[in-house]
Amino acid sequence: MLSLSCTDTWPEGSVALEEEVVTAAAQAEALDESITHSSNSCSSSVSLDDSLTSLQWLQEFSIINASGNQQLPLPGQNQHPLYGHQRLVGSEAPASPMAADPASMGMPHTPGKPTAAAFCRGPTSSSLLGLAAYGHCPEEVDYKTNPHVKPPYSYATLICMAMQASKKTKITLSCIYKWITDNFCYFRHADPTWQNSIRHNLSLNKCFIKVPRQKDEPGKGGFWKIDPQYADRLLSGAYKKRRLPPVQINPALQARVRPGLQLRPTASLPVVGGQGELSISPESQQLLQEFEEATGADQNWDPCSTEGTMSGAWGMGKGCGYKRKQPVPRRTTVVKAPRRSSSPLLCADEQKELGSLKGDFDWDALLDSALCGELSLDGTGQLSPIERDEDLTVRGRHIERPQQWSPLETSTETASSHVLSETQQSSMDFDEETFLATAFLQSPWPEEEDGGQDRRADFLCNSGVNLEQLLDLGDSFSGDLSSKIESFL
DNA sequence: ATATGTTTAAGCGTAC
DNA sequence: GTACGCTTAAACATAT
Repeated sequence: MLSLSCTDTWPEGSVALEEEVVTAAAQAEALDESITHSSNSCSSSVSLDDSLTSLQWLQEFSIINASGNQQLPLPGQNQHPLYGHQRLVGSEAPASPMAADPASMGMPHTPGKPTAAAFCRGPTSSSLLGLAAYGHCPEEVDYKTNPHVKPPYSYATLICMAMQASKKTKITLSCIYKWITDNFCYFRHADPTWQNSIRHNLSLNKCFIKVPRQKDEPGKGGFWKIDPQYADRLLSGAYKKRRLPPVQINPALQARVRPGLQLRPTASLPVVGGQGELSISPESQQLLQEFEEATGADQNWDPCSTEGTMSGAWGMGKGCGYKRKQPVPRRTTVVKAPRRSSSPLLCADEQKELGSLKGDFDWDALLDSALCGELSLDGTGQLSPIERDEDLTVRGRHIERPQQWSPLETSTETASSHVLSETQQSSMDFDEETFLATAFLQSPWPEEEDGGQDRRADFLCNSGVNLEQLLDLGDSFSGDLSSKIESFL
């Protein structure tokens, strides 16, 4: 078993925040009565939570809900579609991965090497069409507890997920390991060679930058972060999606998979703990289809696509390519020159420095407004609630989105420091997906240590909502919200 | 010894 | 067919 320790520090969720989430959840439910929600969102048990089936998670990607910070996943809460839509409330801590690990409860611990693993389309909504396309994906794959199915994410994606979940600008290798093993049961039992692949990815993938440890910093190895240079490049459209091969079930494991798995007439999504199956109403499916069509997702959309979109946000992924295979000369060492950037992945010092630019902006007021659905401008420039339909419009349909943002962008990036280039503008299609695909990339970090300090900033840093987004939101409504907000700065 | 990091090599699938 | 993206394996070096 891995012996991992995080030498980095992590923010910490708090009970208070969790309570806020409950409130926000109730508000979210009130948003859409047409979509059935679990009326028991406060239940500590894993509910089937129709909120997911009803694509509430999709709604949560919307600007308005994103602005309603508490609705977004917080440390200690599993709302990542990867794990279903579990909503933890009160003081209940997220279930221990190991506690929920079937493989830890009598199942064999030898699922084999990653290579032999089964692939399945990810449980994101967009995977639904993938399900339909391939038609042989298990009805529910809970990667957090299912030790047999290899997550359909590339290692680079996993690394990025870990980085995203860490809420830090840099992350240690051991923390990447830990996050992966904590969140993907498969890797807890797989041959540890996957760690080699992780390291290989970090070293070879141009998107990852090594941040050497300070001389006086104890611990092994350095830190890793994402190279914003490639984020920019990707945002300019230099990325491509790639299909995953059809679902492959490891023959060695196939027998252990519940027999009789069938795709239900209504697509299903995994639920944390695998305690239930989620069905999507025809209405929601229609909505989903519209969404996926609008975002370019099609039957080939899969987590790899998500990956591609994440590339845009985080500067990783397939579009980035590896630091490798230059035809000549054979040995080409990529020098990772340290660079100053306005990256979302700023180092602590950089963030601190930029943080001073934040001024006395009233985050609480703004966020409260956002939570109440007020961050919208009507034709007169007055704040007004955003209609639900607007939340789900993409490319002119249903989702209003910021012009340019990355889920990793920090609140410490000032709007003034963010100039939207034309190429970036032209990458809106991509960015939309980036936004949608990464907004749910949240996961608890058991070793978070930040004590919940600067929770607002954390939220703005990590939930996919930041000042820029808010400003851009204002822009997207042709109002003058930007100036209104900037006036606070 | 172990963890971390780099590099090379090969194979496979996909996109062009 | 070729280039690319990704994975896996392995060797090796360095740091703790």
